[in-house]
Amino acid sequence: MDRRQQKTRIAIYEALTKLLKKKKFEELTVQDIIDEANIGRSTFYSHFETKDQLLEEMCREMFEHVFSHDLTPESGHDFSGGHKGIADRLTHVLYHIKEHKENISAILGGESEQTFVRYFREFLEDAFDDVLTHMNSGVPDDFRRQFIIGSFVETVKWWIGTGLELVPEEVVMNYIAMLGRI
Amino acid sequence: MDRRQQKTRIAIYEALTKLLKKKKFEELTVQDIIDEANIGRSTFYSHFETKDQLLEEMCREMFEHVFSHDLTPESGHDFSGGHKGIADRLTHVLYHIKEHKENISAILGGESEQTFVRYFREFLEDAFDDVLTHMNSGVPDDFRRQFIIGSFVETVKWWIGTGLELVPEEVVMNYIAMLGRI
DNA sequence: CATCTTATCGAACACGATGTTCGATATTTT
DNA sequence: AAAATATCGAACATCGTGTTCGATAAGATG
Repeated sequence: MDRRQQKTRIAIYEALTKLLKKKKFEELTVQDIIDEANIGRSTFYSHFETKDQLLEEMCREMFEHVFSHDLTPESGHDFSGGHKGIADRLTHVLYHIKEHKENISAILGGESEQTFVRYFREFLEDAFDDVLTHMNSGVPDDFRRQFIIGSFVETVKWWIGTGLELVPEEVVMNYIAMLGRI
Repeated sequence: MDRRQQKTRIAIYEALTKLLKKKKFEELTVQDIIDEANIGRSTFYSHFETKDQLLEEMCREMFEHVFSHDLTPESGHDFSGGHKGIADRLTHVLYHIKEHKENISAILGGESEQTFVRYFREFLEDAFDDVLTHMNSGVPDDFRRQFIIGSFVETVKWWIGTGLELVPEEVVMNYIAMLGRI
């Protein structure tokens, strides 16, 4: 990839990240972004078709960076009771979030949240597919999936809302405490 | 209120409800709405400042209609264990939703969901304030609130997603089954 | 280094949606 | 019947979007 392309792409991402700290995504104009990024109008449009596609791609790339590594169920873990293994992996996810606090909490907060949350759910469904299936608890399968994931997303939103005060372990403990059992 | 005002207001609401079945809210234009409602452009703007305000008010009015009655904790109920009273009241809420299935599922589904969900949460926080406070379960108060309400909203979204197949009692049973205990 | 390639620039443009204005008309209230 | 007010609708200004294109600059290639 041409260096110039990399440069502008980074400039756009950084501009958006910076602007998201002041304004909601929907309130931003393309003009705002290209001014902040200090690039030409047509350049922006040669990289992204629309403003929404920009957010979309930024979220996607962030998820790739943040969660690309080692989130498949690690071998040799305790899945017998289901408890310990899941807790560990959830904790792991939260640590990744904490590391990328800046980018993520910039996106969250507006309604751009939607896009982020969509990717987050997708990721969780994949990453925890194994523990979500094969697990009879007397409720419909799809409901259990949606409930467990939805309430975890809710937990993370709460955590971020508090400014990530608690350590991930505590957060997961709270989550599991509310869920009762997984 | 002048009859003419009532008429146009209803026409607008009905137009929006009808259009929401085909398109997402964000994809609708004011022109679409006033065409469907068969009113003049300036008339629309004499009723609502923006399209968003229309959605806002429609949600508000719907909530007033749907949940205005008898959702305060009824006297003489069993709140000792906490279980039965809450389950009954949640069931009650779901019945109200089912009655207004048409309007609500029209709003849900797009991103207009946001607005609806906001009102729904607000309502739940008020209606269940008593059971949400004074309830020590070893997790932070605000977390417990957000978790219980958030996961109930999630449950309702799932329910609506299935086309309201289950009866409210079953839905609440599932919800409580997942929560373990309240 | 010379040349080819490609990205950026930026002004200009067409387009679509928004929200306002105002005089004419129709309906309701009193 | 008269006064008040809501609707109509065309016209308008404004703003954001996304496109186009020739000129310029920067990078890739040999």
